[in-house]
Amino acid sequence: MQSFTEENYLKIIYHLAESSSNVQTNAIAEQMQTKPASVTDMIKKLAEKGYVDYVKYQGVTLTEKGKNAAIDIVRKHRLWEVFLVDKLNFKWDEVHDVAEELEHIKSETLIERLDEFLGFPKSDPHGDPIPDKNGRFAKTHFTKLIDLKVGDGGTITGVSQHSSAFLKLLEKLGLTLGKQIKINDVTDFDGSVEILVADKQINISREVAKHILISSNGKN
Amino acid sequence: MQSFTEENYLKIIYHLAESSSNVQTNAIAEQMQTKPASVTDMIKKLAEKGYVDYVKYQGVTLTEKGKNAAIDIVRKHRLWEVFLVDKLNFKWDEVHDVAEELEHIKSETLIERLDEFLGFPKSDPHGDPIPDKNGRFAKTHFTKLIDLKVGDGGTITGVSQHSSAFLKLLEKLGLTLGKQIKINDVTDFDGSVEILVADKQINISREVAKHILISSNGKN
DNA sequence: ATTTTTTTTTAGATTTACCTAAAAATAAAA
DNA sequence: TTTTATTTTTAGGTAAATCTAAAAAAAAAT
Ligand SMILES: [Mn+2]
Ligand SMILES: [Mn+2]
Ligand SMILES: [Mn+2]
Ligand SMILES: [Mn+2]
Repeated sequence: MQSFTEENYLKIIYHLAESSSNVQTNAIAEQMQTKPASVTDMIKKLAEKGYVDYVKYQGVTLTEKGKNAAIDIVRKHRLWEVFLVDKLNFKWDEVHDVAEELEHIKSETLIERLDEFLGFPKSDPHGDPIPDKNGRFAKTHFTKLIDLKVGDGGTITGVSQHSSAFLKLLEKLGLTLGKQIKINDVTDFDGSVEILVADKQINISREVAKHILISSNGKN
Repeated sequence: MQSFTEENYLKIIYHLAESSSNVQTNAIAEQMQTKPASVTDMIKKLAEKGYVDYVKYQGVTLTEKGKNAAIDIVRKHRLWEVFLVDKLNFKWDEVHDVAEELEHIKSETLIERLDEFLGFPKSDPHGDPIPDKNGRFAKTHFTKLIDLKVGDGGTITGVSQHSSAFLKLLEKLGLTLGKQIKINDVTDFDGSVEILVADKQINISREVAKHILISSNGKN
């Protein structure tokens, strides 16, 4: 059984590994809001316990054991987020910090019952997939809104930024999960995107467009 | 804000204070499953922070601040227990350990929403009262079953022992909350009690009878 | 191929919550 | 009122997770 802190490290390493197979000390430090020296200490411990493979100065990769442990925490995190939104009427921008604590509650039974209570949801309030009890989940490959061409359309199915500020903005713009959108134009000058959503035309910055994930239903 | 450990100490001191105004170091150590020396350390810290009044060798009493903090944790513990039983179909003997962890999740909003979601319950699965958001709750004064006389009757409204073994036994005997009982006889030899419950006559030991709380509806 | 910059690791401390063993205070028994 | 037993505290130490400052390695720039 892992400590709170170990679990947080594992989860962060898992997420970082999605973009770079070898996860760097500094990257972990930044995510954990701690110092690289502390990360080195913890990395050694995780390697000791068989959660990561570690070569000095070369960063870490999760072992099978480490990956399973990480996925288990991700599963808990996302299930709790669904609970907070579906049952306790939290907004999608309010759930992260609380789920960050709830994910560490240690009870197999609890999480299986919760899963059942929620109706075995497949994705969390941000569109991220929820691993099943065996750690399996569909690898979703969405397109970033920014990568669509003029005329393309699709459904908003995820976000790649979970900050409250960003999520609140999307809420205000009506860019929530499930909404249909269509690219009307891309502004030459600043690369901002004109999109059509719910029959209204709005303009969003490149920065925003980068973090909206679309399940594309092809060109039009 | 208090640490996990501080919260557990406060809660235990609060419960111990129900039977003896001055709570002893050894008593705390026993409940916390730790050593008296460790308790002395923690007591000093809690006194430092203003949660307890402490006189060397004389044990501790909770300050107003300490009492409020303790009641807040009790509230969370009991609300989570209700959630586990009412929503996730846990048995009353399965909830304690999980609630012991859940009670430390820090979010005012979470607990208010949970309270609402559960319909503002007044008591937990063991009959213990749930403080409202201001820390107020009805002081319940039940009679121990063991103190009833032959012919007396009443409703089971609580237990003063939360061990899984005890609760499972009650479940098996059909002695669950809300059940009507009546004292038919007290055995001279061993003090065991003959009671009538759901039209069946059963015999329970003194030890069991001591921990069942009855809201007496008077003599027969 | 050097120099400079960035990344990572070590060395040495600190804090929190523990522990054991021994001393001190209090309470109970003789 | 001594003596004995119990309770509580001190003294000194450990393990986990952190920190700062400085050294070492690797990567990038010149
Ligand atoms: Mn976390
Ligand atoms: Mn999420
Ligand atoms: Mn607890
Ligand atoms: Mn309870």
